[in-house]
Amino acid sequence: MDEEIDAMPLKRSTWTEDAGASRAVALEVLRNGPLSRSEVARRLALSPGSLTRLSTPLIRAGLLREVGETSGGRVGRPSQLIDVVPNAQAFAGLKLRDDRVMGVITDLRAQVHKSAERPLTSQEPEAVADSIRDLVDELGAEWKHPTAIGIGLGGRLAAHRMVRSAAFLGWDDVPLAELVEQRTGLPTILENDVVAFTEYEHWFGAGRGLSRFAVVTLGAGIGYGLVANDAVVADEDHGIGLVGHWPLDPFGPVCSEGHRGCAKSILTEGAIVTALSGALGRPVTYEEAMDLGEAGEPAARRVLDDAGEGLGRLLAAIANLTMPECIVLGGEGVRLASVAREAVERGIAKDRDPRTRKLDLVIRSGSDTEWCRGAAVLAIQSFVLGARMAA
Amino acid sequence: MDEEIDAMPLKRSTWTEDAGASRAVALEVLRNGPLSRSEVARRLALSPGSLTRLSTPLIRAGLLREVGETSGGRVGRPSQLIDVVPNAQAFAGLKLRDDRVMGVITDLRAQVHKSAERPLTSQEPEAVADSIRDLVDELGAEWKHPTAIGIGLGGRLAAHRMVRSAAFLGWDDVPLAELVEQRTGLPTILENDVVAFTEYEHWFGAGRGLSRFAVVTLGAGIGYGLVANDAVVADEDHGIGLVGHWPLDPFGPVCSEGHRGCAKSILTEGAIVTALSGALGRPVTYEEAMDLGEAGEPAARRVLDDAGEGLGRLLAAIANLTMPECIVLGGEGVRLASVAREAVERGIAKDRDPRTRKLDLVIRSGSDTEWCRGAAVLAIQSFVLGARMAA
DNA sequence: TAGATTATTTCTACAATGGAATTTATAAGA
DNA sequence: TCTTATAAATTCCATTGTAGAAATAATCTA
Repeated sequence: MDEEIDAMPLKRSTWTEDAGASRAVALEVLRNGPLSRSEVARRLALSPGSLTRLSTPLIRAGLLREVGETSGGRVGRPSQLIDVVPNAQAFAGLKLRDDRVMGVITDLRAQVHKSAERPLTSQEPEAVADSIRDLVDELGAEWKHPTAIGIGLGGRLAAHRMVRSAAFLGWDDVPLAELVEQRTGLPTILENDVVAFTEYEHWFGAGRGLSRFAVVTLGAGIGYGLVANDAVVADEDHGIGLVGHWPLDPFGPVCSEGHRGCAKSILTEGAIVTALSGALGRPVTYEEAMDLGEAGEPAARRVLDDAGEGLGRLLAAIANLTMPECIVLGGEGVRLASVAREAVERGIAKDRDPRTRKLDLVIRSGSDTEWCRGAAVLAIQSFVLGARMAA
Repeated sequence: MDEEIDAMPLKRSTWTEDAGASRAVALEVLRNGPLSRSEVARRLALSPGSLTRLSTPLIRAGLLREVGETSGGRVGRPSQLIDVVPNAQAFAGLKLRDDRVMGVITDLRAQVHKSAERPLTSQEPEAVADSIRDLVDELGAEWKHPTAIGIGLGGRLAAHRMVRSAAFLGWDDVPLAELVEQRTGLPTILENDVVAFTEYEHWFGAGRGLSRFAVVTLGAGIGYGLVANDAVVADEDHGIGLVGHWPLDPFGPVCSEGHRGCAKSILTEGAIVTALSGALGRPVTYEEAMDLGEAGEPAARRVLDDAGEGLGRLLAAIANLTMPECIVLGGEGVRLASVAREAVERGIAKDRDPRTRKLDLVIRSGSDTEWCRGAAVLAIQSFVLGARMAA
């Protein structure tokens, strides 16, 4: 029972003490930007009187504030917009890789204020937790000390606290959240990196206000996330390659596990680099492959168009089975989707009934901070929703 | 504005007049069988006192009743089980085909009490509505007159009232619900047949209590339904062949729309009959094909195993993208899944990561009344949920 | 400037809830 | 058989959250 490490006392705070209508008002304003009281009342099916009663204490507590009024145009008294005070709290969002940990510090709306990273000198859990503490300290000193920490990583997790398995670190059953909490004294939430990215899009990104959308990330592997009926769909299988070996091209190359033309053998950075390096007879980087493709170099064009079409077929499959209102594309390798946009559309058309609604694609920048921002959203959610995350 | 037909006055009644906690209690008991008051209190997070307050009027109104007590074994006062009075109301569920309309009359739990069918002498909307009225009258006379009518059909619908398009009847924009309401005086709900089947499984079948599951139906076409986060996922694209042309076998036969080895060209009754008739040099029926396969006839075995493997790959795709806790297989052609069960499992294994949870399959009988029961659930839902269906 | 329109606040009556105390019905053990 | 422990269900009351009406505020329009 006695701790080896001098664990810092864990600081837990909650946003609203009330978990009922008061929190619902605060959440609605947090997620849907500045809103008038009457608009919030409409959305939550509350009376105008109730809205005054609920919003006043939130404003007095410094959680919300009035930020001006609607630019008229309509008859009647203009409405006062209320909004959260985003800088009241800071959150740390980290992404763990095999060789480094990257992090950002954000406000309550997951806007990034600073970012930084540290190399990992060792993959030992304790050493990694030390690096995380140092990174969080650095980020906190640069802007504001965070209220909570979210950590995203590619792997399977248990109860937001335990790394069940993470092949890229060689980890099994590592209590990472606890290690970090001991060192920082801050509540820490773990989540699969793709799920975290999906939560960002859900709360503050392209999926805001949508009841259904999907996320696909490109990079070293293929990631997949789903929101349906206004909540993320995830189970313990998340973090296993659910779509990594998706069959796309019966005549494609063979992947490491013997699948011919699976997503991994066509869409990943490694697959594209390998294919183009082989074709050109010299090693090329991923960025170089993209540049060549954009410039119209024939071999690159062919490799990227094949990949793009494969991506399109994967997107069509997702659209057919989950009926999303939108698909968000992200990840370090997402440039493929822009460079081979036409091939992507061609691939979608191949497997999708022409009578269906056109598929709405949103392409993100692919920067590393997007992963971190996703992790920060987890921290934000654990703070504003209180114990509901505990499961 | 004046009606040609002497429309019967529409009888609308609701289950509980209260839409709040009182209805939640009634719904919980309806969907989850006999429950003790304390169990309901736990599930709905209500105090025991509230449960007494809420259940007493429901019992006095004849909606619920006490049905005995739990067989002890535990210390303490035994709990009184309360249950709905299922025979208090009857519902008609119909399935519309190109040549006939089939129907059942059920109780509040979608238990079938009688079934019947009528041939369609004409596909004119008015004539079809007449046949529906006659069938509902017949069913009502045989057991109890229904409170509401649910109609399932393969097509795209609008607002549960209008057939937007149904190719098998050559219909576009037919106000079928209105036509039936004019003739019967009963509230009428339309729904896509696969969605209706999915709702049955969701409320009273294998999906009861699950937050995620999928449904696949086999027959003249391939149907697909999805429940995620405890609600059916459906949009206006439902009723279009979302999975009908799913690519399964790059070396398979070509379907009517030029796809090689798509689901339609491999899994449908027509595809199997065609493939086996060709192989044997004589016409065979679907049932005959199944019998031959079961008996081990080599050509039939091969055709069915190929189809079974294709089905397995489709199921793997669904499982990978929607992470269901269970997949329900139904439809007239569902016998394929039993006869070629091993091939199905083989197909699943091909496209699914071996580390994932084993996929739980539920195989339904494939009888016609299953479609009708699904439609009845729509009627039940519209009754017990009140106006919430109106959307 | 008066009237229309919409937002917000104030005030009050009402309804729903939790919680504590009580009653009821069983099993387990003396 | 009697007592005790346990759990279900009921009763009752204090509290709270809510709607609803009326009042007030701030704009546009005629």
